[in-house]
Amino acid sequence: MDFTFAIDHFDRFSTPVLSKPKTRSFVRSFKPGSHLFRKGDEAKQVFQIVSGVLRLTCVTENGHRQVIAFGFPGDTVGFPNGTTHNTDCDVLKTARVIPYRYTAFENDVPDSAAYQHLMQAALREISNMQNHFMMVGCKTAVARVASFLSVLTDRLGEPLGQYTKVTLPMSRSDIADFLGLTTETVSRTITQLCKDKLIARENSCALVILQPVALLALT
Amino acid sequence: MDFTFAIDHFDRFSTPVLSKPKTRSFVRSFKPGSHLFRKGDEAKQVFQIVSGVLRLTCVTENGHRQVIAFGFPGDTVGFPNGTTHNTDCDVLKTARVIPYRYTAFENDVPDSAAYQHLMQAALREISNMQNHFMMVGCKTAVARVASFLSVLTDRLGEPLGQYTKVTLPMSRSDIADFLGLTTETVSRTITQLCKDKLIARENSCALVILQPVALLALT
DNA sequence: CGGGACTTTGACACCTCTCAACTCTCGTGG
DNA sequence: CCACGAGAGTTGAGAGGTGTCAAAGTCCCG
Repeated sequence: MDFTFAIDHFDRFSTPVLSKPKTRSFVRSFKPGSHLFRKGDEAKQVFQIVSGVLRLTCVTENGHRQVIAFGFPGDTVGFPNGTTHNTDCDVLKTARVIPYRYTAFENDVPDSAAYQHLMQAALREISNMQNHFMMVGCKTAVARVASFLSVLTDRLGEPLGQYTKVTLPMSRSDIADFLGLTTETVSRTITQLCKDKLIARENSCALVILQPVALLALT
Repeated sequence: MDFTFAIDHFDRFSTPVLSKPKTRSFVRSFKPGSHLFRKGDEAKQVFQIVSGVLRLTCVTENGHRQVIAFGFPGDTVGFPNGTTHNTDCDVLKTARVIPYRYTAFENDVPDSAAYQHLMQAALREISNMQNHFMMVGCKTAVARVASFLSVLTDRLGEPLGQYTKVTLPMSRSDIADFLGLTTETVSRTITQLCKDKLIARENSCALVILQPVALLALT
């Protein structure tokens, strides 16, 4: 009944977020479309994202898909529910990740730094999800999309002149399933934001944030 | 920029979930309406809920309130974002909780069991939140309310003859802010479920689940 | 050039939000 | 003991927003 999943220590110790190991032996690369793990898989490791974008999804028996989270550089994904993963995790944009393996609890002294690292990653994950709730808690589509774009601006924004450019690594369908909307509504909302001059469309996946504060104010 | 919040060890060690300490000195009791912590408070401890119900809320600057989670017996709440809490936590139903205090990192050997306990609580929290996403990801009000009631049946249900009775510890407004709906829609939806004979109303806060499987199927 | 997947746009029905009135419960005070 | 008022919950009517279905447009790649 009470699962006894034990998190003992990392394989590697004291690896600060975004550090670059001298050797690349511990960094694995995944191409778009590939899976890091699937729902039901035994949870053996978590992944710290160095670069790229991941997607965590959950599908119910009746076919409804929910995008639980996107994984951006700096995030750590793969925290299990008990001994198995309860989401699928696949790659949207070629990702380099550092896997940290769980090992069975063996009564040896664990490494504090590794624990802290793992715990902090879990706390960040919780914090991200709370942020996600604030998005889907918004009752209008513009508010949800606006707050989503605001987050993406912070996480993926690249300077472009005086503005910030965001290249969306995910499809409209992904955004819709993340925000609890339909693809049509997401598309219409983005069009509306363009008409209002809050953002501009370079192409379907490249947006320029013209008025970040006004965008955030819609939330 | 990068917060260095350190979680070192619990004050108390090896307290399994739902264990009953010989002395009650470590169990604190909170009355309805009181706060365990508020947004912005320094995060010094997490709380394992022995009995009662808690509510975690987040209010934006524009006045919109989001209920992030409800805390039921067995849950642990209070995981911080960095060094401070990013939600308010108050009591809906008289709660007995076991506080676990964080202490600053001091290079001494941490207790593995305590770490595991804390980490497992965090993983449970993540799992609960993923569950929450499946609810609010539902596009119709009936689906959201139905899945919400299903969860409550599991967590708070009491047998009543051949059926299960659920006494809602939270207001309609809380449910609405949890599911991203309005109080009116929640009320109407519950009325609809009653008409469909899936549930029955004993009074405004006591429901009887007549057809749990049919209820879950609406999700 | 052509096919396929994704995105955008349009029209319409339905659902949910908004505003409002009413009911119910409960505690207070006459 | 009853009247009253406050707060929460329920119900109703109407407007607006979002889902659904359909079609056209765009982009990429063979």
